[in-house]
Amino acid sequence: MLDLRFLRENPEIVKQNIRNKFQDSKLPLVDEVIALDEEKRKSQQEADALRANKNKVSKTIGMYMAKGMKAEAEAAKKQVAENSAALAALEAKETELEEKITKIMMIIPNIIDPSVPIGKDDSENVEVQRYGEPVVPDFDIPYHSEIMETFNGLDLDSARRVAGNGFYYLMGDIARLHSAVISYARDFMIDRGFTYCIPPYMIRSNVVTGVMSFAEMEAMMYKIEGEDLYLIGTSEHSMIGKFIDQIVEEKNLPYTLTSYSPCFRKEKGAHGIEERGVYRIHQFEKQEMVVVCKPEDSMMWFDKLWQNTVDLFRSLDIPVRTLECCSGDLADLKVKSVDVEAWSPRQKKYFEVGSCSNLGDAQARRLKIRVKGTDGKKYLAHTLNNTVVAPPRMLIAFLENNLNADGSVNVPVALRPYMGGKEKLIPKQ
RNA sequence: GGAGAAGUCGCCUAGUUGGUCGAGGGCGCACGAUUGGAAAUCGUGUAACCGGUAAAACGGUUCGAGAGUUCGAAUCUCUCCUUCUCCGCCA
Repeated sequence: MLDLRFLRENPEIVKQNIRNKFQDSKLPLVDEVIALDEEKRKSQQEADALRANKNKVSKTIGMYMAKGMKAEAEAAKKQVAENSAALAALEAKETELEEKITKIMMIIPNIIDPSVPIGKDDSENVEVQRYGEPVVPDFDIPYHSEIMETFNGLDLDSARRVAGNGFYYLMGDIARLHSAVISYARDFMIDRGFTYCIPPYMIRSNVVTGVMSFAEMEAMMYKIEGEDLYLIGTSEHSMIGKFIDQIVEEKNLPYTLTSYSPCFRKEKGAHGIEERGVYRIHQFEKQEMVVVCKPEDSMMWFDKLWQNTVDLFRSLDIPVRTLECCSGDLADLKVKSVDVEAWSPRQKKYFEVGSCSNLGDAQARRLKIRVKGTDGKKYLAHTLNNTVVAPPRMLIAFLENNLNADGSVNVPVALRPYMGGKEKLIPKQ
């Protein structure tokens, strides 16, 4: 969400930004919102004047009553009553205009960083970095669910009976691997100075509407029946929600948090053939990082954040690349974003395992996350978030890249302490 | 889940027969005076948001949130949220 004042003063910048994102149909919204804003300010001024008058006259009524001047008091009451209809009309107009304005402001995209490559869609995303050899071994790599099954590690049939499609039982070594990855990722981030958090897994509706758009909410969030509660789709929801309406002290910045939570998603919409198994599911677990910082520091943190994910995958012997979202593929709220992709030797391509975003002050403006500077001045914080790991999807990359010809799976050194010291997992069948 | 009490400006607190209360006092904080420096003392200032202005002045909104009664609500009514105490129930 942009600052309305900024838009008012820089309509051309906002329009060019819309063009850069290939959303030309939104161009008329800029002038529309400027006109609405002018109208709103005008009616606010009128209404304020009426309210000021009402307040003044009401006070004189008190004085008259105290002195027992009944007739004068009644006359003043009549005077207020005369204005009340006009005031009510203006107030209705004010709220209506305000609603229209916010609705549009929610749709107008955030100004992208100058460094973001211009492009129409994800086909024009730009690779910024690549680590590790994308090896294709000389034996066939089975589909990830089949690899898991050789360890008796996955039971989708029972999951379907118990909860339906999109759920899973992880068993034995695979389940242990899942927990090991999460624990390792947690400690990895703690070692890098992040504060470990376990947030609420359910949040109220006002937090939901604060952290996401209505469309996102419909497509993602599970509602608890009979309660004003939703299951979180990512710990970002409760972690950012933590700061809603807060004024934080500048000396406490930056907040560098790493949170664990299960994530619940409806995943409404079409699923492709590559999304069988545990790639796209209704429930998964995620170690996340969230940063709330000063505006001037957000780009520095952005680079650090995605680098953390790259380093973690590297430490598990998984080749990765970083792909920058071009202007057209960048979500409206984001200033800049990269996807971290892991190598799939089976598909012979990279696939998304994490996404790192700098929201600038857009999220903070929506949620009123402010910083009180050491000079007493207040300003909006910048917010960022990034995936550390999200198994079981992450396990796909892990299993494919550490698989041996004999079906065994190497346990990278870093993970061994979390796997009872095992160097290798041996298939059960 | 049941019963009771309460939620005021960073913190503590005054304010309930509705009327100069957006709000008094204390602490804290900031600045200034005093001091060789500090403590203590004294003085001044100290909520957020919107509009307005070159900047001010000024106007509006907000006393947990929302709605209502009223010319007027921190004060009355309703709903919700939160906290505390007691009981119940659990991990």
